[in-house]
Amino acid sequence: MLRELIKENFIKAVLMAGEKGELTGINPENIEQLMIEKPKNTEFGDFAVNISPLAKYAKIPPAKIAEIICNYLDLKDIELSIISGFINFKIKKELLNNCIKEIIVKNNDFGSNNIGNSEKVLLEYVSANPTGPLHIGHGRWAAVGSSLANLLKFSGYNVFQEFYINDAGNQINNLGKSLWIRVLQELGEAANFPEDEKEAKNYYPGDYLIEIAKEYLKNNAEKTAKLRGQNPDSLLPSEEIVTEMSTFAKQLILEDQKRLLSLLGVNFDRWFPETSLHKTNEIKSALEKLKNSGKIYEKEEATWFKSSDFGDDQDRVIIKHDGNYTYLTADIAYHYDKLERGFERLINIWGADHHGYVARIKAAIQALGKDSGCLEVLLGQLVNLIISGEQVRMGKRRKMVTLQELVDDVGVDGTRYWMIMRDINTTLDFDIELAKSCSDENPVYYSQYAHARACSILRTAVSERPDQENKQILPSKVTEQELKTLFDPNFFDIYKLNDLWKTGDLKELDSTRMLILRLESFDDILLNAAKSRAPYMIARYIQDLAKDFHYFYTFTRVLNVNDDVMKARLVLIQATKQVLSNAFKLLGVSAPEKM
RNA sequence: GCGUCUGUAGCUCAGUUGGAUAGAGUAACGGCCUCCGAAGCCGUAGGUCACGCGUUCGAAUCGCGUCAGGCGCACCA
Repeated sequence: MLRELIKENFIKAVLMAGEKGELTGINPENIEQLMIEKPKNTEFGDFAVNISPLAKYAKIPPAKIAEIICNYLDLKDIELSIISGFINFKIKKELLNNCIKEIIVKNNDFGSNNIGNSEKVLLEYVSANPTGPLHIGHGRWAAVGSSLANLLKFSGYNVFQEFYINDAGNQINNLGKSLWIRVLQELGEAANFPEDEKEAKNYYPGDYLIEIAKEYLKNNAEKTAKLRGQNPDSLLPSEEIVTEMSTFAKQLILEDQKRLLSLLGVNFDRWFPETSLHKTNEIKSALEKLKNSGKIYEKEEATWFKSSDFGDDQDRVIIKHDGNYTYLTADIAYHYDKLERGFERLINIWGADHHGYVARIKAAIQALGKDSGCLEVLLGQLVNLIISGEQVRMGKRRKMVTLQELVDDVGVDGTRYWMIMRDINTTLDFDIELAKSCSDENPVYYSQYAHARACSILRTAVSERPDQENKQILPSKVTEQELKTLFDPNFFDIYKLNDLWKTGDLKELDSTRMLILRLESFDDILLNAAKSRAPYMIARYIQDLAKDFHYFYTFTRVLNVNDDVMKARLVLIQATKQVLSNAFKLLGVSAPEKM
């Protein structure tokens, strides 16, 4: 909030100086580029603006410009100083107190903003195939996606979360064929997956289908026998069998995915099956629209979309020579459907392996007469699994670690935090032993510990305590009621916070200032994170805040000081707890009271 | 070959969109608990920001090129 405050005032001051003719040649765009930064050396101040870039517009020395601007700045409770081309801002204690007050008053809403302005956003993520259990890569998109949804909601967007179920196409047939083999195996027959490598690619040999086969046979023994009788070749099952098998398998797999995501705190507003697009003729009508655009042509017994007219590097087939649609065709219809439903912005989180797809979907949106700028695709790099210090290659059809196994090992909090804490533009090295370790090498615990510690102090403040020397029970430092009143916005007395500064101890003053300035910057961090669609910034902030709090804790006693100082510091503890809790909530990670 | 992401301390990563002496965590070394949680804190050490050229008052950040790695480049999904 302080950064915004300073920025607004700064711009106003420059414009006023311009009007008075004291500063010429500077227009608003020049100032917009100026950043309110944090000085590396805190001696200078808490915030700073570099004036040098303005010199080339104003054609007078930076020091002179700074002086002029300072004369027009109207900032209460902020000290100004000019040092080598910088205007430095030092926040006075009255304003710091006010920051604490704002946190207490805004409570669960502290940090929120309204850059979204109620824009209707459809956020699509995970969208895994229902052909097998979710793996670790899906976990990254699940965690990042749901946390981004929280962040965007907190920033005033109207967010709708959707999971697109790829439940059509060859892969589903392959799933059916694979389950059939597992069913036959369960019946004691010599059925097996093909040896030939090329053929084997059309099957899912994972163990999970064994369980599903058992489940199927529980209720369908007779039906199986009948189907078996008509189809002697286990590798060439009838269409009826494939449909029966795939329908059963995909339903169970989907249920399992839903259960796991829900366990992870990932909740979709809608699960959108690809098959529904086929059933409702939506693909056909989207194709009609495309045809009207004149960007469709026939070649080599197939139908093509001239996507190269819209920036794609080549044209794409949308109806194959056998009359079936490609995956792209359904996806075009899906995105058209999203827009038809009135969403103004579409955000997709895709794995980097799909990046070739972005241009085609954007091309299609344009051909359908919409603005392709409404589609933002966040391409995330993949997850490398590190086991015993070695990279393990992940692959759909080879042995891999499932998301379920990871969650069993690392827990929900650990999984989410680790998946979120890195920029999605970088490949994530997930060291499974490190994340499992629950040790101090694990950043999750470091930050949660700060929250637990804050809670502990508040708990201790209202607890009776034994006195070692006199073997007596001493009363609590404050009563529950007093504490409640202390934090109640309606009774909040900002002047009591002046006691925060009644100390001659430099470490106490320093750690208190640092902590408040960090708390205060939360909304600024969130603004940036939301604009950049980057939840990892929140994880980073939490670690910084935890660091400042631990530092504060080490140098500043809260409970063993006089009552007024103690109460002022308890308010600061409460504010810290509040901000940590708000931040954790956005990540979907718990903020434990005890650990 | 083309597209794209990445390259910063031994390791894992930040770097506020071009600014003051490049920062955290972890690992290494040395310190700090009669007192609110030591799952913590302080200090020391650790760097050719992959490399080269350019843009300007100023570059880890922007442009071009080179090198290395990841991921794509289907009438698969």
